[in-house]
Amino acid sequence: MQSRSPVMENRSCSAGWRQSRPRIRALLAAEQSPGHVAVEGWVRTVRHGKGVAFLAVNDGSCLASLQIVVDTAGPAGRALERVGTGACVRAAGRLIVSPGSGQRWELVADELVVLGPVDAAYPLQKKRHGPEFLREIAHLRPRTNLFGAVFRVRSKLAFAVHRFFQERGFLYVHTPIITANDCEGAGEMFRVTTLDPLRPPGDGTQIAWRDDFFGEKTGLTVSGQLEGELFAMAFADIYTFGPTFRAENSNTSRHAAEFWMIEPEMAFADLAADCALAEEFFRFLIQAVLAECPEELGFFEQHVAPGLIARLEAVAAAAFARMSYTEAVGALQRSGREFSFPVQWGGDLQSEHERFLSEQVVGGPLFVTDYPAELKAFYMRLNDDGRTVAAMDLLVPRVGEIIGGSQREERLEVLERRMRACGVDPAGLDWYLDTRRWGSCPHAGFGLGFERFLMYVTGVENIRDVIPFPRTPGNARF
RNA sequence: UCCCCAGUAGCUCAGUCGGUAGAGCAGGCGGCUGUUAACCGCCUUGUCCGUGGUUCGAGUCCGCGCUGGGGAGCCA
Repeated sequence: MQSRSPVMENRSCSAGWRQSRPRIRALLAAEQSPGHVAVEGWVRTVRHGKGVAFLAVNDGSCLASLQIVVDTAGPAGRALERVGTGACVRAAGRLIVSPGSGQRWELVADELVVLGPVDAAYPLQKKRHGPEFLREIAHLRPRTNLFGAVFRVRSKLAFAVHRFFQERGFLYVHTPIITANDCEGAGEMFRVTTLDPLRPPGDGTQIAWRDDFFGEKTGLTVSGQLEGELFAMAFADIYTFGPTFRAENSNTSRHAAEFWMIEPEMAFADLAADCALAEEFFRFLIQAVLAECPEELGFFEQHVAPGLIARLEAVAAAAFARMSYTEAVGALQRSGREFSFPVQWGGDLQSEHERFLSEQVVGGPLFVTDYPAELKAFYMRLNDDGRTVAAMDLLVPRVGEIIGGSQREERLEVLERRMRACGVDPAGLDWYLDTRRWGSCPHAGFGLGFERFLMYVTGVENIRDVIPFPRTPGNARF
């Protein structure tokens, strides 16, 4: 074995970023042996013998680990005593067809370097851990099978989101993270300020926000929709994909204070077109994950959600159901089912109602459209009946509401009337109203919660387990 | 924020009627083996979430608090 200088030791980082470091995913998929290779990764398990030891090394490129075979008496054997579960190692040797069963390829090491040792306190073991425990060590959980699979799927799907819209000519727009709109009714905002909380300017009873950094009260965005609409009325088809913040004190498995939302907006589109886009988008993403992440889905199928793959394939093949709010209320009333909350026209659909509709009545994704105007936000277009708006929610089994959208009210007078009815001061949104004043057009859009989609597609039941470092009430660690 | 449940070794969990704490895994040592969450033997490990109370005696019963989970509301 050749000796290496310290510079050579790190050559994969400094000169030619991957020349000496094939990913384990590529090695395991090799048709023919590439011969002598070096891999770097983290040890999942060690099986010691007298003459030979086996390391399972994972580099995050795929679910499977590469088996490293080490002759305990050979040159690589000296490092073995420092190798435990969790250690970071580099191993070099020949990639050969494994004589053992359980893997096609294995690496017979002639060199083994412990880059980062571990001690007995390393919390991850080769046995299964519960998700609650792993959440407490969110800095280490990406090294597990489950979270490795989740975050590879997350990455693939994030890219697929862009591919979907870019292929269809949508413009990607970065709407502001810091904003002064707090009147969208979407949720409580986090305050953004540089004022000293102990000595704020003002007369002692009111804070003088004009002395704050932006000269007015600002917060983190709860939605990029209003700005997205402005861009749709210039670029026709646009989308946003970015972080969104809600300061709601929500303690559930499907709410986070910081999450990623995708918000397309289309000019010259009505509610039917909006639903059609949502359905095509949803199906595109499911087909993408089926095609690109089969190993990960297999893992979720086996360890997280039996039946997942068949469910996804069915959803990818079938048309989504559509039902107006009025029809949904009728279906619930006819069901004869006892609900803890009564069903009546004009009332909000409760979680139990939504779940019953998507899980029992339809057995899959379901658009509910045309809700009573009093239940929805001011910007949703008033229908001709005068009492419903062109809104839609996409409900899916287990997760619930995953998309919320609407055709927007493009008529200036109607919009102003709706704003006043909803208690929103039109003066604060003069720039938004300007688009209705000059060159207004019919348009529609929706918001998809990216994490909720990940929950649906992975079967993971808690939103905290599909975000790298979740932010929820009382928790901003890491 | 509301309702319900839980908190015991590094992890997963058992602990009877209130009587002074255990198993598997992990870790250590030894053995064996081209192993596959290897296996076999031996060994180590405790603020029983915190706090106050009831009791001769509390992991166990009661109050309060903290943390986590499930559900509800809000919503994506």
